[in-house]
Amino acid sequence: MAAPWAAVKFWKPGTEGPGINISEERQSAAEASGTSIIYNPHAAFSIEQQRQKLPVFKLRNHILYLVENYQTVVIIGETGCGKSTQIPQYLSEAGWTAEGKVVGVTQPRRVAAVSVAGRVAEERGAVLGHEVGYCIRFDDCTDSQATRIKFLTDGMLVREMMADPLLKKYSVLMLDEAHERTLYTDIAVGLLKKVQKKRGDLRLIVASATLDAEKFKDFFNQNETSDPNKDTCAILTIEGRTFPVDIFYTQSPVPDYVRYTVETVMKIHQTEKDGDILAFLTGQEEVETVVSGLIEQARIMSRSGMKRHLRVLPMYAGLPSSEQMKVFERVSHSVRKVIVATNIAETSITISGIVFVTDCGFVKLRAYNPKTAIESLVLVPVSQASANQRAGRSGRNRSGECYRLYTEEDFMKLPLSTVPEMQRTNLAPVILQLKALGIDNVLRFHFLSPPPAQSMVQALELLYALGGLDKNCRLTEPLGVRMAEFPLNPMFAKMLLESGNFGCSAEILSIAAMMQIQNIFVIPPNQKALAVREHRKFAVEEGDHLTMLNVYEAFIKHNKSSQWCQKHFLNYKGLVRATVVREQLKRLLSKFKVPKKSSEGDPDPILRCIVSGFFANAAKLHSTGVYRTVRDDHELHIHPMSVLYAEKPPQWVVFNEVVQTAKFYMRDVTAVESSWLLELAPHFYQQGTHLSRSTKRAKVDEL
DNA sequence: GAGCACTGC
Repeated sequence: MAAPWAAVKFWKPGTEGPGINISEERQSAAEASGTSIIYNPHAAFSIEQQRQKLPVFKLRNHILYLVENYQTVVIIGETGCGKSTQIPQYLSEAGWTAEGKVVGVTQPRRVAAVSVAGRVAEERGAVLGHEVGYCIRFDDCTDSQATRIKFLTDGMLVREMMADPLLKKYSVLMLDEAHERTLYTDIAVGLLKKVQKKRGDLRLIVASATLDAEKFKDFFNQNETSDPNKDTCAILTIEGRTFPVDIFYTQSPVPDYVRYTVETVMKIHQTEKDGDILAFLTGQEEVETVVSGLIEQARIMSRSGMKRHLRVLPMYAGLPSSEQMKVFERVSHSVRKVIVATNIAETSITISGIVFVTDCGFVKLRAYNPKTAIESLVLVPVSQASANQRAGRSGRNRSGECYRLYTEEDFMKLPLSTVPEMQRTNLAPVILQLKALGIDNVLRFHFLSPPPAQSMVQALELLYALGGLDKNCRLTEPLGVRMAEFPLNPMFAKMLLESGNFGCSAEILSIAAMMQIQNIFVIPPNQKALAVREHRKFAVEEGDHLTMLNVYEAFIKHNKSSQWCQKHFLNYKGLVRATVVREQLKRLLSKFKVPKKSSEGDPDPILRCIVSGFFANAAKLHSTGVYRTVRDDHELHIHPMSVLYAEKPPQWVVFNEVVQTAKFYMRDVTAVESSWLLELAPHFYQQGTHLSRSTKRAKVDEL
C-alpha cells in the first residue's frame, strides 16, 4: 500500500479538473470571495452598537410591519443573522408585550433555550427570570407577572397547551429552528394552525431554512383566493454573517469512509495552514476507530519530524461529560485540534475555530416500521440539507473547507431534506397528547407532513390495549387522561399508574426514571474489561429493569456520591438526572393518589407491574434459539448490552424497545411468566377485539 | 453469541 493519504483526491466543482492541490485551490477561492470582516460579538462596543451591527437590524421595521399585517411570517434567517436574540426584543419594543402579553420563542433543545435567554437578558440589562426568562422541563425560570420574553423548548409549549389550549398569554410566538422538523415542532405547528383560527390576534413567526419556507407558507396561508394581496402569510429572508465554504468532492466513490476520513484529515494536516478539523462519522465505534487511527498516524509523522502536533478528540453523546468538555478547550498555536464526532456536532453543539470539515455522507436515523410496530436505527445517506449544515460548521469564524467523502454526482442524488421525525416514529405518544389536547379525530389533524396511516392505526391500537382509549377512540377517564399527563411513553405511564395496585410504586418509580436516562453504564474504551466487571456487580437474573433498580438504590445508599459512580463506571450526571425525573413522576403519582408502597424486596409484584405496561412488547424463545414477538412472530435477539445476554436465555421476556443494527435487538429486557401476559393483558392476547388482529390470539393460545 | 444517531416532555 502507498502512503495512506496519497490515494485521496478531491476536486472542486466548477474548476478545470480533478486532483487539484488543496492549498492552491483554497487560495484561489479566497481571492474570488474577497476579504471579509470578522465579526466579534464581544468586541469593545456597547451592547446597543453590537445589536445594530447584526444583519437583522436593517430589517427591523420591515419585520415589525410584516408581523403587524400578516398572521404568520416565515423568516429565512441565515446563520449568524441574529434573529433569535433580536426579533423578540424588537417585538417587545414595539408594544407586543404590553398589557401583560408575552412573546414566546421556542427552541428544539434545552441548552439553546437557556443560552439564548441568557444572552437576551444580558442585552437588556435584565435579571434572567424577570423580564426575560426561559422554561424547560425541571427548570422554570420565569416570573408569571414580570416575564415578557419567554424562551422555551417546543415540547414545553405543547405541554402548556394542555393547561391553556389557546395560549392566551402570548401575543406572538416564534418557532425557531423549525426547519429541523423535530417531533414537537411539528406537533406545535399543527396545533398553532388550529389556534390561529380561533385567535386572529395571535401572531406566528416561523424561523426556517430556504428549502422549507414555501411549505410553511402554504401550510399557514389562509388565503383561498388567487389574489396575493389577501395572503395571511409572508416570507422574509435575512442574510447571515458567515464565511464562504469551499466544497470538495472525491473523484470516485470511496470504498471505506472510515479509512478515508483518517487519510483526509492527515492530508489536511500536512498541507493546510492553521485551523481545527471536524470529522463527521455515524457512530461511537467509527469515531473511536478513527481516533485511534489518527493518533497512530500522528505518532508516525512526529517521528519523521513533523513540527505541528495533532490533538485528536472524540465527541459523541455517550461520552462522559468530562471527556466531552475537552473539545471546547483551547490548544496552543502549535497544535491542531481534530474533533471526530457523530451527528451531535451537526446541530446540538457548536465548536468554534473549525476551519475544515470532513463528511462521510452517512447518518444513523430512527426509522419506524408501521407494519411490525418496530422502531429501528438505520444507517442512511445524509440529505443535502444535512450535508450543507455539516459543511457550514467550518465557516463560522473565517472561510472554511468541507471535504465530502463522496462524489458530486452522488451528492446530487441525495434527498433534499431529511424525512421529518413525525413520519419515522412510533406515534403512540403523539396521538395520546393530541387526544388530551382535544383533537378528537387525529386522522384528520392537519399535519405539516402527515405520518403513514398505518402508523396511526398501530398507535391507536396500542393505546386502546393499554386502556387509554375506548372503543370509539376517545380518551378514557381517568386512565387515558392521566396517562397523557406523564412526560413519558404511554407504556411507562400505564406501568406507573398500575404500580399502586401491585404494591410497588416505590420501585417502579425508580425503574421508570432510570429507563429515561441513556448511557448509565460508562465504558471507557481503554478500561473496557474493568468497567464490564464493575457493571456485572449490579446484574440480576431477572433482567435489566431490576438491574437498573439495583443501580439506583445503590446510588441513593451511597449518598449520590460522584466518586462512587466513578469507581463503578456509572454516569453520575445521568443518575442525578434520574433522581430529578423520579421526583417529577412521584409528584404525578401523588396527584393521582396512587398509594406509595414498596414490595419490600419481593421481585414478583414489580415484574408483573412491568408486564402491565409492556405486555405488547413480549417475546418467546423458540427452539431455534431466537426470540420471536408474541404479537406478530418477528425475529428478535437480546441486545449484547443486556444483562440477560450473558445469562441462560429465559423462555418469555418483555422489552422496552427494539434497535435494528445487524439484527433486531431488544433493549431493556426482563424475564416474565407467560401466564402473566394472559392474566394482565387478556384484551390484547385473548379476546381479539375489533382493533387487534386475530393472529395475536393464536400465538398465545398455542401455549 | 457481539454492539450502543440525537433530541424532548
